[in-house]
Amino acid sequence: MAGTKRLTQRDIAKLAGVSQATVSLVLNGAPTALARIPQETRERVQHVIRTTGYVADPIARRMAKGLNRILGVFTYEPAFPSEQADFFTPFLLGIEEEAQAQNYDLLLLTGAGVGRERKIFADGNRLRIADGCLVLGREFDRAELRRLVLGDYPFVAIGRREDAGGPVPYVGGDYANGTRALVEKARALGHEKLAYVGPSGSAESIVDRWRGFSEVIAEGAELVLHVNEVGRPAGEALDAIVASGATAVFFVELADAVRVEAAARARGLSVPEDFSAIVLGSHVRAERSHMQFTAFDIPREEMGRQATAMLVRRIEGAAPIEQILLTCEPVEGQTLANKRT
Amino acid sequence: MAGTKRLTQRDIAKLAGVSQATVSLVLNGAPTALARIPQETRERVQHVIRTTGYVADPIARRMAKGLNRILGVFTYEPAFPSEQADFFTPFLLGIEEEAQAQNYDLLLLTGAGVGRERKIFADGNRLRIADGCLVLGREFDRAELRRLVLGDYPFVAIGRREDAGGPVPYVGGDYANGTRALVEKARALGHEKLAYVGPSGSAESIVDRWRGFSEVIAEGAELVLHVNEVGRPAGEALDAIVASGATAVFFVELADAVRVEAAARARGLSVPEDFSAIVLGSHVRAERSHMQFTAFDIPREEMGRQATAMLVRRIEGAAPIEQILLTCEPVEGQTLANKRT
DNA sequence: ATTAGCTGCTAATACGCATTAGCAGTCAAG
DNA sequence: CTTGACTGCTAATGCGTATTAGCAGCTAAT
Repeated sequence: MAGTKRLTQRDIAKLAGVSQATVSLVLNGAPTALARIPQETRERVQHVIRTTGYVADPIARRMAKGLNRILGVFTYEPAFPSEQADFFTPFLLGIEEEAQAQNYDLLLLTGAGVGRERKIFADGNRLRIADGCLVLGREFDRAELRRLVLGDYPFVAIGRREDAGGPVPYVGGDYANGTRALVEKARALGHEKLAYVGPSGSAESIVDRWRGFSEVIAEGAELVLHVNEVGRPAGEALDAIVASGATAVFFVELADAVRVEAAARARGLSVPEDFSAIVLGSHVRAERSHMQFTAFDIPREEMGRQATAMLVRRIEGAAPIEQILLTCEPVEGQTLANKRT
Repeated sequence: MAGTKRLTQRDIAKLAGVSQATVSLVLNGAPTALARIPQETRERVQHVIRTTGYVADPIARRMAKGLNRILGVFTYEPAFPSEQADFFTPFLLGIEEEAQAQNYDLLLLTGAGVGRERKIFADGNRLRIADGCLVLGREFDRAELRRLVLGDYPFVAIGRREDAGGPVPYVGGDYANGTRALVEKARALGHEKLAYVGPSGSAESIVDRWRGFSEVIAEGAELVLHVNEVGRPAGEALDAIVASGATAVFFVELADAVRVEAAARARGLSVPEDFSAIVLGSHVRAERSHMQFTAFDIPREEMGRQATAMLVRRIEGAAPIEQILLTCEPVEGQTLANKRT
């Protein structure tokens, strides 16, 4: 309620019979400065601080010093929508863990207002409260990214990003090689006629998967079908797959794989007996679908951790720009088998 | 990289040929003050602001004004550990939603350092960077809560809290009535010999469930068994239940219910044929267990939303202390049936 | 002609802290 | 006895903004 007004260093100083400056020095003076304050005085000040429960106002601190041990987290989509929770949660887990380890707090930037599209440089630009920020989301705004790159505000993207007026510091998953490894594995099992089901677009995650895939095609495998998206009744896509003679089908989206597999089963076909199905990525609640798809793992937690560590490096040491791609290990699953002979 | 140093109002002022104060007034002066600045000057200033892309430093703003549109979120346990993610996520969802609607950002307080127990008033006390805070967690520290109540820092607890040196503002779930409703429903189905499986303790959530339960007992139902916890092999608990002659068993923890049900099945008994099982609460991934337990719903998202709204009220209007209990609706489930005759 | 009131601004200050320059006192060396 | 070094502190300043008091110039009313 009413209570005492917020304590300041001046109050402490008065109580301890010293000056405000001394209080500040006791709290966080450089060793050289501290050396000049005798034990006895320090203890007196500390004692007052302890008994009053004083804590420095972080805002004023930041004002004076420029840093405040806060990391901003900007998500281009709300971080906790029911549907997306599973997408962001693992990243946040890793981020929180590392932030805590480094003794930083997290500022979740909620974006401006309701309904409106989220923008980093919205009018308030709250970003600067934090010492630096992590940016994540499926869809990046290129113009904003460019502005970030050109500015001097420390940030790290989660997920690989193409240059935008300069190299973008990021920690991403190595989708290209993750994909490549799975496709090669399929070839090793005898699959030569391959189908690819997934959107085309300029998003890096899409491009990378396709690059990994097409590299193997260039080495001799045969792309017999490329479907952009699976329609509502998955029947058409399935028809196309069957007609193409593909023996292994690669899906960018788990949902597509699920639908096609269901359609196949409904038609008396089975995976992987009749064709193999591989998902290019991992999904948190994949276990909910009754089938364990062969896929590659996206190390989301680790991405969060490393991105956070990188950001701290950039804030504290003005480290050079780094770009890290983490290996996406294959996930065995049950949907990739030998080609039927 | 290098780039321009951060712009300040002084820079804008210089460019527009006015004083810093004028810039500030143009940006957010009271209508009465604004009225005294002619259109022409305002436009000149606005123009410079727009072309330079200036944005006010939120930190300095807060320094001067005392508010920063940030809500702190303190969790007594890490918010995103794999095991707990499901506990906190729904709350955070609601919180984020309402925060965004009210145009506040969220500061997730990670607690100090690794391993150490989390404390609100840890030495850094970063809390005050936010205008107010939400406190959540299973286990509250009474001393800290007391200190919060006695202080003048706005906060709202999620989950009902007993007075601690004064009433605690909170938004909680009405576990007492949620429990009561389920117990009465069981009685209506003929169950008179009831068992209660759950910890005893002073935590409000535990107390409330027990209160709701014991109210019905006081009205004539019979408590034939009270188990504090289910041991590793759930057999003993099951033995006790069978021996007690209970026809309906109430569990505080879903995990206990799952184990007992499994043990029962292993022994040829089945739920709800041989005895009914009711869970006093809801669990996010309850759907993962193959059995849908009869339970009550904890409206976690709504709790998050309302707590956030309440906090904003307290920050902006110094509203009086409110205590809200949200109704916990029963969840039908498959584990409560007529008493076997 | 004096006053009152308005317009269009600016100077000055506060916010709470960190930091630097430097003051007054003591003590040892030269 | 002077100088220099060291001790134990403090005064003063800056960080970028919001806000208040008030100044100078003008007009209209008395």
